[in-house]
Amino acid sequence: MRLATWNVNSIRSRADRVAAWLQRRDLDVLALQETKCRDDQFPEEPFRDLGYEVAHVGFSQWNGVAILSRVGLDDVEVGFPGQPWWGAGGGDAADTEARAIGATCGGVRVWSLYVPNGRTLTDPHYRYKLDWLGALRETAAGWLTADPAAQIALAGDWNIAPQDDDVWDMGVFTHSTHVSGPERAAFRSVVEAGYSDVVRPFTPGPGVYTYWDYTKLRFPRREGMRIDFVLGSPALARRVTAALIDREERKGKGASDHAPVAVALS
DNA sequence: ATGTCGGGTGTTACCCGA
Repeated sequence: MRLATWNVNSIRSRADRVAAWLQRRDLDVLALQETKCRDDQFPEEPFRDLGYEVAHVGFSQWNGVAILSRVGLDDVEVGFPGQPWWGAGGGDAADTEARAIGATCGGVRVWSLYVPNGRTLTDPHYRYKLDWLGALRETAAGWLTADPAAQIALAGDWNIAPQDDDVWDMGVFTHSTHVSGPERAAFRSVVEAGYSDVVRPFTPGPGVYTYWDYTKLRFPRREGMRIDFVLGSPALARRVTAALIDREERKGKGASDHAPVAVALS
């Protein structure tokens, strides 16, 4: 089974590109982030034509997560238990953020996660990011307590660079989100709960990234960040036989600012 | 000049988020 995650930065502007990549890489399951549309706007046809089922949640033009699968798509869950909701309490759907969707695909519990950006270290969104990650850690730890043999993939855009080598120049990131101590501690706590980065062993750094800002010629200058991860439960991690970051998909006109990250399971 | 993209709208000029 082949599983991947990709922050596509609008599925409407990139559906054909994503469908072509699914075919080229022979993927069974794809977790998408930043679909940037409501459910009724999601272009399902190109994926259904290829044999994929689609589960999506999107409340507005922001955020939005989905799972595409051709090996079953069962027990779809919007949001994980305990997930904080930005804008909750008095807000309407337009200011609620769609950031997590789960489904069981071919025996694997797959979560497509779009961790809050945080914006700046002093923005309320930063506190929300840390709370969101703390709640994820608690819930995900509980899944393993309930079933230590569970096959779980926490896949998505984590908006955290866990190591200094995961950015091209730490000097650029002083007083920035994505590399701060609390964010890195939050990421580490999920790892310590039993979920390991199953991609890094196959894609060692330095200089290996999954995201390059559209501005400042970051991609041609090879100035990126490794912020997209597949964290696997112990039972899932044991099945991983290969992984790759498809840098080719960041090239050319019409590319997302993120590259897809793919994992092969035995 | 963020050497840029997406989305949106009180739309053909700006706004927001990343």
